Amino acid sequence: MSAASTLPDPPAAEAAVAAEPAPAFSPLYRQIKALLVRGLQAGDWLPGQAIPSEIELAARYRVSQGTVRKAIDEMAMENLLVRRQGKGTFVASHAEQATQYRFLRLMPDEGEAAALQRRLLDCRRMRAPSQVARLLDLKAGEAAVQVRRLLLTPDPVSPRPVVLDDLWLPGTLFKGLTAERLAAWRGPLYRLFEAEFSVQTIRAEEKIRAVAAGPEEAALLELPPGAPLLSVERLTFTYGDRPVELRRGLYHTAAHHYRNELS
Amino acid sequence: MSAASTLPDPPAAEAAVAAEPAPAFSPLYRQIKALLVRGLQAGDWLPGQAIPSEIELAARYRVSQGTVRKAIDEMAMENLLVRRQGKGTFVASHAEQATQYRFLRLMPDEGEAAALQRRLLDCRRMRAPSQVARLLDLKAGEAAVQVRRLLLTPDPVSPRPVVLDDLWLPGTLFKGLTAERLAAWRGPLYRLFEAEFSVQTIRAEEKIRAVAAGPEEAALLELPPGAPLLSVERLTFTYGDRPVELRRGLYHTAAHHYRNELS
DNA sequence: CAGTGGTCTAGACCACTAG
DNA sequence: TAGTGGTCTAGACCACTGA
Repeated sequence: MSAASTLPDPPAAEAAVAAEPAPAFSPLYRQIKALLVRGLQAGDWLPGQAIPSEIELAARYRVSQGTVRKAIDEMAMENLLVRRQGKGTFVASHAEQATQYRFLRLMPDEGEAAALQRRLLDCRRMRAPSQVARLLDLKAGEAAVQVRRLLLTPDPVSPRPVVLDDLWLPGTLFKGLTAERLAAWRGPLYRLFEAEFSVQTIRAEEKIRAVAAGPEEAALLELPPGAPLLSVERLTFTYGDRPVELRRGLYHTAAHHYRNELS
Repeated sequence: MSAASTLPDPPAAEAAVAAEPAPAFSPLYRQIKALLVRGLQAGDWLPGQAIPSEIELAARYRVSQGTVRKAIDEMAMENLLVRRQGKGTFVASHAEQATQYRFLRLMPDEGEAAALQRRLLDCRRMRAPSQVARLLDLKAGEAAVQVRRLLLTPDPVSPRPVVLDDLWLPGTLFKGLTAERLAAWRGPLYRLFEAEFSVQTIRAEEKIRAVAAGPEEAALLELPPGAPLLSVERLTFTYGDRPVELRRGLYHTAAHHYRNELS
């Protein structure tokens, strides 16, 4: 099969996926990749489940195993799939016990990263403010869920607040989300998203700045007003670069820091 | 050739590179990669120069082109090499005009990222303080170079300071670095490192927090004391994970933010 | 045009997992 | 032992660059 030929099985697959100005030439393995991504979006295989073996995919798409392998390699690198030698290739999941934090990069200055306590402060449905609607790709006035919560150091005697999170979620995606359900949930929020609402988080963009604590924020974080806080505004995306969460965290960084790796 | 066999050409190559607890089985392409990394460290090919073609490397190491390819693929992914179809594979360089900023993630809230003005405040040689020495892997009391400088918005009428940088550099690596030489340099510091001192920066680790501006810092940044600032402590590494720079930046984030991508 | 990296194939064998 | 992903090979052809 020539490299420039398109796949016979599902027609017009390439055109449907292409969006950039000039792909012009799409290698076979990228077409395979696009098909697999569509399968993930469509829910053909759920998080934690195995996708078909390389050999089977090769037969299904009428390409060599090496071509399928290259498609899967790229997806594994993007954390969409996880390869396990001898077992198979699995849809990446963050609903497992191992994954404690998905995107939180906060580390204690001393010692190991310990799990933080969660305290729900608020959860209400409302119409999305215009700025929130714009970032979450909602229509003006569409429903949204607002959540406010605290993360605290696990000290059993006097837990100290470290993070104040404000979240905005699209109402249509998170239909049955109520304060009761949230309060009952034990575990990371992103695990709730995946397990209860089938919302898989793929990547996120953050804008970080230093701000002075306002009176309300200071009270909640048990700090004097004006104390310097790390403001982390995060936009989280699912398959196809669709935004599914807007979160603004205020981090108290006296005994913690935000860790980042650059290359 | 079996996958478990070692390379014939430079003997004991694998053992010399291995450092982790139990590699136990090193695929051929990783051995090739290790050899190439050693070549980079040794300066066999300088930044911007081309390394030998895949075919030549395959012949030299007596492996197939595909095996060399996989080694180079990994190194390209780690930004050690850059592939250019039709031309060759080149040692990654940050001394080119295109690369404006190496690790600075600061973006203006509105508009495009414009080049910032640089203003040198201080540059002196001294014995490294113990904490600096520890982070830079220096012996106690070893020579170090301290640099302090400002970055300012390019506004020609009234440039406003945005970043206050404090750097510590190992004295042995930066032998001829003086205030005069620094003041005369036009361009990013990391480009100076590479062009004048053959120090290639590969990756960096950052610890980020929010702090209140001290009196001296506030004056330099033209802010009221106590203003919230982003403190970015950066350790920069060269080949072989050797630290070559400790930098503490204070960012004024009223009209700028630190941009980060998570996945 | 020759030389480079990029894609694709077919087949062999190795390493790992689980029944 | 069968089935999975992981490595390696040899060879063909494509896409891009520059002389």
